[in-house]
Amino acid sequence: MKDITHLEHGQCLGMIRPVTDALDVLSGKWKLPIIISLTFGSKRFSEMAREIPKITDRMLSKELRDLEMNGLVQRVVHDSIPVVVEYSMTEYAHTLDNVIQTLREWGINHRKRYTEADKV
Amino acid sequence: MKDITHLEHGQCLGMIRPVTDALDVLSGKWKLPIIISLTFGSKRFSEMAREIPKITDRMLSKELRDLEMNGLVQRVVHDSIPVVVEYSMTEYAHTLDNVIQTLREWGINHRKRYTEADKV
DNA sequence: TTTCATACTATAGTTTATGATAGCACTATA
DNA sequence: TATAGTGCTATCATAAACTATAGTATGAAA
Repeated sequence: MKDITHLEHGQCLGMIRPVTDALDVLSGKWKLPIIISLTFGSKRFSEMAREIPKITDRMLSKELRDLEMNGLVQRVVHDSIPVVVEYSMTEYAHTLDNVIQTLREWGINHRKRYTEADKV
Repeated sequence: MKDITHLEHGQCLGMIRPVTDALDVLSGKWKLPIIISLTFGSKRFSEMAREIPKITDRMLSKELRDLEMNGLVQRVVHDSIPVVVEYSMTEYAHTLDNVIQTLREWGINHRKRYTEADKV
């Protein structure tokens, strides 16, 4: 016996899961800012700490580890003195380019919408 | 005196802000699941509560209010007995279609990547 | 009169995310 | 010997997000 409600429900779950999978990797206050800052080239820890407003060492360290585990960030230690650690986006991270681009466009639009609404 | 570091920094901030603007609207455990469930048609409160796994009444209520304030969800009260409240996506919410689509594609890919990695 | 369905809301508590502050190990330079 | 720069980590505190449980109001039906 076919029950459209259940079919639709399954379909709905099938859409939700990948989206939440994606958000799990990207969520939180800092992950996308970190990735975006690396789209402009590889950086050292202290450079990023300076460049990303208000981030603490603790969060930067933690999130970089997360991103590394998800294959989005590469960490290279140069045994210079003092030791320099270079972070960069992986090739895989560039599969996020579309995601970031659409989010960015939507964000710009949304802000415009509400700024214009204020004027009315 | 031109300082490339500062230019790049500004550029970087200019990318970050719209993305975080977007994520502010969409973040949290429930907002996208709610929107996605409404892409399959308008729903009543209790229908959504049943359809979205594990959501509590409190969160559903709260998030629907948030989404309504952001112009993404429309709420219509039918004065039948008992009272029925119908929720639906606004036209504006459909500007999220691309965002959801790219997130979804990325999520599917990411899961595939890690499932395949397990096999190796 | 009790129960059921509608759509919520209130209160309290737990869990997770983030912040503030400090300190470590290394070595060069003053 | 003291200080400074590198890249962190540890501890504790706070804030934000979420959960659990119960209760509200309406009116119909049993």
